[in-house]
Amino acid sequence: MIRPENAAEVRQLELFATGSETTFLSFTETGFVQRFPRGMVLFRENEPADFLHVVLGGTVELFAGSDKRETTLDIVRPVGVFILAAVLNDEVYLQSARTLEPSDILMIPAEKVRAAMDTDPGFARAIVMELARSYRRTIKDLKGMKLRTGAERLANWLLRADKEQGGTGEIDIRIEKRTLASRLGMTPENLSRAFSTLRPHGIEIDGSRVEIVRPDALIAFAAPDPLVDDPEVSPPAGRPGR
Amino acid sequence: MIRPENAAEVRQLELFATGSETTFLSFTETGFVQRFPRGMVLFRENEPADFLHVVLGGTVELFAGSDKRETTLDIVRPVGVFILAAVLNDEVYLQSARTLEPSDILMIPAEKVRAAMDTDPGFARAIVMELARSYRRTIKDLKGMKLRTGAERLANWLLRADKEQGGTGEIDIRIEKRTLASRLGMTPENLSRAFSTLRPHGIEIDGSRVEIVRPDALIAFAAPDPLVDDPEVSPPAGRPGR
DNA sequence: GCATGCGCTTGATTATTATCAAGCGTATAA
DNA sequence: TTATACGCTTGATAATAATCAAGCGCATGC
Repeated sequence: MIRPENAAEVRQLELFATGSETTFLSFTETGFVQRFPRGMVLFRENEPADFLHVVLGGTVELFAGSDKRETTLDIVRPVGVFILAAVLNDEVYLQSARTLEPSDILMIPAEKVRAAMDTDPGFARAIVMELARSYRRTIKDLKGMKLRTGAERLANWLLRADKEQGGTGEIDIRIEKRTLASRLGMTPENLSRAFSTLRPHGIEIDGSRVEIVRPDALIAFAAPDPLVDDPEVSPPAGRPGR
Repeated sequence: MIRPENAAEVRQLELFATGSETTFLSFTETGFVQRFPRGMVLFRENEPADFLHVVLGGTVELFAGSDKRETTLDIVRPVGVFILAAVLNDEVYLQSARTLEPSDILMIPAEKVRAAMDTDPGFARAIVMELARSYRRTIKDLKGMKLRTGAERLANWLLRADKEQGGTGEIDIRIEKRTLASRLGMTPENLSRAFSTLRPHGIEIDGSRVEIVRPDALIAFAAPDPLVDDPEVSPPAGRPGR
């Protein structure tokens, strides 16, 4: 059901790398890739979790809340899995998902994932690692929300984005600013003001491009903390020695 | 190493119920129960996660941050497991832990947990479920923080506490108010004011006791949302049909 | 008893964030 | 081109939360 070039790519994903060939086959045979236009809602919170989703191309926003109040919980880019937890314990989604640009999404039936977890120890182990990572990422987000102001969250987001984009000091905000605002837990108006706040702390803004002109100043303001800001890394192949 | 009456109790814990006898033996033989006085710090964030912790008696607070800014991330009561995720991928703790009253803590060496996960599929499955639950709980917390005001979080906390304590409308706040404030993401001063705010919405406060005198009024103010406020339940024994 | 400490509350002030309202600039379509 | 829409920004104001300061009440210990 899924194309060979996609299959190879998905197989690289850590979640699928250590499972058996049988497991992977059950996914490629029953899963399917679908291309969605920008702005399409893939599912809504409170719906039963019928599929595990994998972003092969494009960008997906996970959000939650009613019309009145809505917040972005995560932005998922290739190659990334989302809503694994809801799939595993056969629950409803806690988050809604929409595409931020045209996106290719691999959808794997939830029951196949649950079955594979029970029959394939290698896959079960990969699931544990992926879940532990997601959990720790969310704890970090929660710490950031509870311990920092909006401008501080933005400053640390910029430092992180710079690292992800090569550390050149030239950052391209690849999502709409209002989405970034929601991701950081503030209104679009306040994001604008937060950027202004950061100007004296070593950044220059031009539309969707941000330049870190004095990294030391920005770092001093942001006071990054590895236990909040460092990305959750995949565990090393072997056990790290201590 | 651990006393028989404790062993039986721990075996009941869902995390340990479906594992093999061998797995459980490896835990009871190498794990140990220790009694800590009130206010004792069990570990600090950024330390390597050497033990999986189980609260057998007492209360444990998970918190994070520096001296200047600190926040409570969770309160764990018997019988509850904590910091499973850090143990699994052999990482440092993202949270610190301290006892809020004299507490009995079972500590299981991290390497035993990781070894059991690799050899015991039943235990691996239980770990997956426990992790998925923790993750979804944290997502709910994050949604609450981003979407609600302090008074709303308090109102929903009261509704939840009432349910947990039998639904009599008589709630006993079993922790210090300043800890509750931190758990809800506000200062102690603001918690006091949040209680005052709720008085016209159907509650009466007397020290550490809160009475919900007009449940409908409190519910109207709180606007509880199952996708934020309902506790994460253990999945039913079989697969829920749909 | 009396003093002390400490958690809690309340008031005053400040900081932070949201809301409401306008206007600017760019992209898109007629 | 012109009109329109929309994202973004800025200003003014309001809501929410934190900080600083004082005092109250209760427990503990002398």
